[in-house]
Amino acid sequence: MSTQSRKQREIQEREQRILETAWPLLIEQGYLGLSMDRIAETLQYSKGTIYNHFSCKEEIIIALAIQTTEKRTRLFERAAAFRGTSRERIHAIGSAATIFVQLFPDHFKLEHIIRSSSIWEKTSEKRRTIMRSCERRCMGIVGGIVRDAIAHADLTLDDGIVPEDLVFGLWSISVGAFSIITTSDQLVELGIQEPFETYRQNVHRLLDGFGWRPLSADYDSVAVDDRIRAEVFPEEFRAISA
Amino acid sequence: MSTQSRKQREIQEREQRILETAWPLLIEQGYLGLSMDRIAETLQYSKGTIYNHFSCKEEIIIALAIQTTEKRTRLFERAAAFRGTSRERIHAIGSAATIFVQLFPDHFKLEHIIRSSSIWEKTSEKRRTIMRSCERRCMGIVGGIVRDAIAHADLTLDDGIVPEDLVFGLWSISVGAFSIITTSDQLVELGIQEPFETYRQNVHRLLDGFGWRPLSADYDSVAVDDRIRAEVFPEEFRAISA
Amino acid sequence: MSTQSRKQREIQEREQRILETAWPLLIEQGYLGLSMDRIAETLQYSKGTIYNHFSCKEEIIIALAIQTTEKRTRLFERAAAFRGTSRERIHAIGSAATIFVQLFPDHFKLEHIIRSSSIWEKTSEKRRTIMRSCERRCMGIVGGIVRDAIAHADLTLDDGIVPEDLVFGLWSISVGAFSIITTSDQLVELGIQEPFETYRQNVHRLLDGFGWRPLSADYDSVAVDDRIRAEVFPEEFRAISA
Amino acid sequence: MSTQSRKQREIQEREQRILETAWPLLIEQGYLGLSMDRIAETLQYSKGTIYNHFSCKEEIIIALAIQTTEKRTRLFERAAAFRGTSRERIHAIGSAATIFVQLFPDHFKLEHIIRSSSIWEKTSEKRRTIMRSCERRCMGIVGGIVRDAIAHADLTLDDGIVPEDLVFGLWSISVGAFSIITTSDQLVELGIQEPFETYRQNVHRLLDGFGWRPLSADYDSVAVDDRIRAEVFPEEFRAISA
DNA sequence: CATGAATGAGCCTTCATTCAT
DNA sequence: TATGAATGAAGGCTCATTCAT
Repeated sequence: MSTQSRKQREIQEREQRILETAWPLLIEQGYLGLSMDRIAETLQYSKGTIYNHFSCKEEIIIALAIQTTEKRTRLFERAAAFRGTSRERIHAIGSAATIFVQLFPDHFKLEHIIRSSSIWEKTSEKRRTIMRSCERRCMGIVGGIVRDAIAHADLTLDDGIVPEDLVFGLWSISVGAFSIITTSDQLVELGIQEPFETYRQNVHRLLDGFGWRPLSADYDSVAVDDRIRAEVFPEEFRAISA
Repeated sequence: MSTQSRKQREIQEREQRILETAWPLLIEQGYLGLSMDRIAETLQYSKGTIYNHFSCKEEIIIALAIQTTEKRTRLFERAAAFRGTSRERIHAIGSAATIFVQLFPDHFKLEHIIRSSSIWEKTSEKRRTIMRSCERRCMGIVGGIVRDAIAHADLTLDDGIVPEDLVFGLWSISVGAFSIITTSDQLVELGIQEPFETYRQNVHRLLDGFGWRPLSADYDSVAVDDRIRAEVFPEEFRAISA
Repeated sequence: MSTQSRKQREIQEREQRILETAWPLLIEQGYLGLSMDRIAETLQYSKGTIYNHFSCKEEIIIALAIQTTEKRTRLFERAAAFRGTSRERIHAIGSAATIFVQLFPDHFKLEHIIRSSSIWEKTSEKRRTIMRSCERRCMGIVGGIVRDAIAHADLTLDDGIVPEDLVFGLWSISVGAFSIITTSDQLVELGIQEPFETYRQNVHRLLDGFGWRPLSADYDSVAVDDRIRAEVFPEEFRAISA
Repeated sequence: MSTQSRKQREIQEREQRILETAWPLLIEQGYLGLSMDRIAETLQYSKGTIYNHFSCKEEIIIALAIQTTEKRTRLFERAAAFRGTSRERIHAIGSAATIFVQLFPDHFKLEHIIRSSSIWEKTSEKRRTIMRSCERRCMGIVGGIVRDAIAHADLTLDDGIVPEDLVFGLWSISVGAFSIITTSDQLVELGIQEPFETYRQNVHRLLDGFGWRPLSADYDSVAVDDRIRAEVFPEEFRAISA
């Protein structure tokens, strides 16, 4: 049995190596830039070996998307488990979203590739199911906190404003900032010295704007932020800082 | 002479059709997804004809980038010419940026493609020059308004905050929101019914946050916005609304 | 009529310019290296204009071959008209052959191209006829001198030796030497400082070897050579020396 | 292991077939006439298969050049090892050169193609090295015999005459004769019945002319020639005669 | 299972030739 | 007659995928 599991482990490890090799190819050159030849050559495996793990190129792509999506789900789960008020918990979700964007700034590009090429149809039902369940899980988590906040009267929404607008706001600012940061090569020329700090300020104004109590002026948002970092995502913050 | 100009016009039109055909291929499939074969097949022209217009694939890509970049430059120029306070003029620039993102949500993807593949080197000096001059022009316009605002004491910045942070903020929120809008297919499921409205609210909080007077509470920002729409970008708003 | 002839002259001149442009393309890159596009581009004519002169690529090639072949015929005719003994006249033919090789070292390459590609069949009957008649003329000239020599008893041949062996010898040495000179880039490394002089010596030994009287030892071959240069090919020698 | 070697052998054989197919295309049509498509079509292999053997067209060309150059080197080595006087050994080299020209009359055309197109730069360093070492080896062999001859006082050179002139003479006559033989289709009409015999006579006069003792009149050059044929190149002469 | 040779569709680009103006 | 846009057949090369060993 130890032989079995060793073998299993080796297979897992190789699979991981394949995905790690594929990632930059896909991100930098798009769908057609990912080449089985290049993966095989880089890893010094034969092409047949690659095909023993993934039956086609599209399976590799979807596997990559599953990896990041799963990571995001874990982050959201851990954030939602943070002990505190609903404001603090959505704050933690915001942090999770931020961390996710920072850890995987290219995830959105990957999602776009999947949607724009006709990849989805070529993938196995098994992997498609995993992907969908991850997405549903994330929605459920955020939805749960929102319901909690309303139940605790922390959040009263103006007419026409739904809780998800906040989520969208966080998400939107994060994606936008990081998209520009990764894309533009003239931020410094434009006069942006510390894009991350500007980004953080925007986030706080947005949270207040939705009136989710306590407002950032009424509680030590920085302290909470520090607590979240320290208690929920210590490793991730270390990784990001490095 | 009318014969001449008819032929010329036909050529221009076909060039435009080529670019219009190339655009989605490039955006959806990336650099390697843009194929001269597919363009020719789609337009029912021979490949040779395509090459009579563009000497290589890269020239098509740079021509696309020039088109949107020129459009942006025109929008910025018109916005900067808006008669009003510096707040109103930067507001107009914000509107221009917003319009640009809405009209060409994929422009940033295109810029990324140009930068990540080695396209730049294969293009003609002529087109490279056009591209560069457009970029310089945009920077100069925004820089000019910022200098005006500071000179008129409309803008006083906290320590460590530079005027360009505002530009970055506007830009960031715009790009992010539109990136999500174009990418995600589950916004409605997430509960975002009107993403554009949420996006607009964020923009206003950001402008106030930088303290560029008069604050939105102290002037009728909606009215100004309407004036900008009506006076500066009537056609564009019609196009976006459609 | 002067209008007519001016027009005619212009046409002739353009035809000549086309051929001059085609020559290096054909010699350096072979049949497929000769491109109507490049000719048109180089001369700033439209492709249609080129086709008004030559109905296809092959016609240009054959026209080039006709040009050099006609030049050779003229040289042979002038050599054969040299006043002197048969030895001196064949000497003059040798000089003509030498001059031809020096003036048109690439003629043989051109001939080879014509023979190896299926050019001949695509050319017009008119040009084919010109080509053939030139070749027959050359043969006739040399054959005539040989018959003269035998009639005058200047030449007595051993059994199995035919007069044409001499022609072949001259031709062979000339072609070989010039072929190496144009082809090899390591003659100096091989120790060959003055290939032309070595070549000339070989030629003289060959002529004596065939016993065509008077032998070079019995007459001032250098003086005759000088006379031929001065009286028959003054311009050509100037051109070669330059 | 026999499986291994069988596969290896098959690959070798196919490589050889590719080269054999490429040779006439290259010789008859030049650099641009050699087409991977045509090779693949002729051999009924897919284009990919050809590319598994040779990474580009240029590699095929250089491989062809290496093949003949290596053959020449072997011939020269065997000739230089002939037991006899320096005169006899250079005679053997002459025979080797002759044999080479007869076996590979198109080798010079190939060399010309390599030099006139920009092939050299696209080839692998490995093949370039092989090529260069072959050429150096040939030069060294001939240079060695020349030094021997001078050391043994078999060769005394007039002022201004260097030993290499002889080499050039042999080379020149060989190349020229064979060039004409392969190029011309009217040798018989010109009256040349046995071009090879004429060629041989010229060679002998040249050797004598340089005074390399013993002169051909003083030794039985025909017998030595026969000995070289029989002892050094029996197979080659059989092949040529066939 | 691992290997890597074979396949063939597809990509970018060139070019001889035609033809409407 | 001159022009030059349009055509489409190649050509060099890449790459996902298959399959015999």
